Amino acid sequence: MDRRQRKSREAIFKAFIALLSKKNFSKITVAEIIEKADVGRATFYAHFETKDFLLKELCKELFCHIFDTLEGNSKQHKHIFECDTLSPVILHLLQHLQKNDNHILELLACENNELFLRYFKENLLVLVKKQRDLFESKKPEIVSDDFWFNYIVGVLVETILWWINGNQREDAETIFGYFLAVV
Amino acid sequence: MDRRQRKSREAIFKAFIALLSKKNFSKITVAEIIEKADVGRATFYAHFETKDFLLKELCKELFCHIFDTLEGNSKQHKHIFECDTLSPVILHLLQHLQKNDNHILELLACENNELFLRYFKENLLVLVKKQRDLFESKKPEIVSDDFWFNYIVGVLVETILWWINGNQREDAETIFGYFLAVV
DNA sequence: ATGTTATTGAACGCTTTGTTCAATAATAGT
DNA sequence: ACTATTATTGAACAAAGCGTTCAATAACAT
Repeated sequence: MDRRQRKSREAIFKAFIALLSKKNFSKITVAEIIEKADVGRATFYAHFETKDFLLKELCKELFCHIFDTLEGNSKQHKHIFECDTLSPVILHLLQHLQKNDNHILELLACENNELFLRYFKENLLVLVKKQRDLFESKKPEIVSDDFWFNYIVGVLVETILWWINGNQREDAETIFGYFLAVV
Repeated sequence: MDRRQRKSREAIFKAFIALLSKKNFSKITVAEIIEKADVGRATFYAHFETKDFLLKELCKELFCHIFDTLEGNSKQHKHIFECDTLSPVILHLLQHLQKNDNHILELLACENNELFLRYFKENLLVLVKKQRDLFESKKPEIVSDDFWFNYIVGVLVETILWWINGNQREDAETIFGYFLAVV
């Protein structure tokens, strides 16, 4: 990809993230974004059809990265791939978040978090379903599989949100302990 | 309140709800609302400062009603007030939802649900904290009170969302059973 | 060095917003 | 029934934001 394209694209993303953590998505104007990113108006529209598409691209970028590494498609995290239990994967996810890769934390904590939670949950559900055997033992008999997986994901996300909104006084291991304690 | 005011206000709310269940909040224009409500533009702005305020007022209206009745401030639901356990209150909440009072279900299921979930959770948290004793017995020792209450509310909301999005094939009692099974 | 591709900024038409105002209609109090 | 009050209306308005266009310029690849 052309260096100019990369630069523009990154500048726009960066400006967008900065704005998202400060104000509501619907209040952010294209004018603000391009001013902060220091690119021309036409450039913005050359990269992204609309503001909504920018958001979708950002989501893809953020979550593809984090879930790819979690599933071991990255060289840095090969060891996770070798794990045969879900728990270490989740713990690693929490540790990732603690390091605040890609500003994903700010985005999950800010008032726009619904925008990202949807993607986050979708990806988590896939992750959990891949490892379904691990949680099935704890499943109460009366609830359906579908309900059970949604429950797991729901608790995980709620746990993470509680953690973030409390300014992360606890470390990833503690939070992981909380998660296990309730599930 | 002036009958004219009431009529206009209701017409606007009704039109707004209908639109919300069909398209995203951000895509709804004031022009659409007043056309559907069949009121003048100036009337709309006489009632609501902006579209955002309309949304807030709607939330208030919806949740004040449902939580007031749940806490027994309404004559129809005096019996709930007499309950000394949280469980019946939650079961009643679910039954309320099943009857789909105030279109609250459509709104919790539609793509705008984040707008309502926030209020819903806030109110639920108050409800749960009022009855804190009932759940404290099941609380694992290592987790904090604050985390625990958030967990309860989170599970309840996730359960309800799962229920709604599956088109409510199950009845309120079954769902309540699911909730108890996992908590 | 040359052809290709991205950026730029200004200008444009269009939609939406929120306000204003005077005319009209509905309401409440007496 | 009369009157004063209050709500509704529709049209018109400025301001802001959107998304597009275009020709000039700069950066890139080979």
